Amino acid sequence: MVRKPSHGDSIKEENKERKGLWSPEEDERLFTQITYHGVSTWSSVAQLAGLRRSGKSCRLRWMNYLRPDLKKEPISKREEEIIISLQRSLGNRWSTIAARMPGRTDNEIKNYWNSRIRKRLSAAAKAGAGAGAGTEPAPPAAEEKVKAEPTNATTAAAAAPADMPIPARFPVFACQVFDGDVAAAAGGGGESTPSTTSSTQQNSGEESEASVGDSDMIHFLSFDDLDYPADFLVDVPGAMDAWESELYPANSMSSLY
DNA sequence: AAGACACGCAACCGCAAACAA
DNA sequence: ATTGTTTGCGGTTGCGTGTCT
Repeated sequence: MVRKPSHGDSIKEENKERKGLWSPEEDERLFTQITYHGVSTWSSVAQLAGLRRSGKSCRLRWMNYLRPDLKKEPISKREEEIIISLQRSLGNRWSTIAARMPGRTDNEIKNYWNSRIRKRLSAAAKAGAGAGAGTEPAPPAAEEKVKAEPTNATTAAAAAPADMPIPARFPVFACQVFDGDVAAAAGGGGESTPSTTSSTQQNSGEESEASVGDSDMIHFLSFDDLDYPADFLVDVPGAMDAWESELYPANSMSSLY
């Protein structure tokens, strides 16, 4: 259900800032500008591209629509499970959730949640009222307004030279923790089923290992390789810090391009 | 056929954090 | 320390399209 663009529906004056839907010409200009010259500041992007748009609007358009790494297909069942799971543990921190879902935007996830999942879950909760077993997502544990730490994508983008095209969003990985304190901290409790967590990593498709602490070993797998229900997703901050520092040594962006 | 309604998506708004001058 | 600017985020709104009556 994509509405047809009614271009320039709110142009007030010829030299006033433009609002409303983006025309294909505007998209083309913005895409070309960013692809070939990168982003220094978004307001300069708007200027250099000859767009009568705010920098904010340009950023939004790029992030939500023009970025080449965005998935065009509808959100899958599997992705929906991941969204539900992450929302349960993170609350409405859509950008954090999106950072863990390659090719998906915070806006897309937020829309999907508001228009489908939330409705469905509350309907299910009503239908199953009394049956307990909270189908309705528990009030997010992270309900308190904790500002999300910068994601890999944002830190990487911030570190990138201005004339460099914005890197693709990093694919999501899940990891399986074997033994040690990390598994305990993750609530996995050292059972035979590895606990899983998620983070981001660039070189998708590869299975790899990263050491956490002295004795904990983590297997990193793409979500496609993961057979456990999304309910098992948990965060293991220490583990991911170790992984990220290994992947992205300071001042080195070479692995991202 | 036409109007009412529901739905989904794109984009805007306001706020706060980060940063620079 | 202060002020101004930019960026990023979550909430909300507007509107096109599909479905129902």
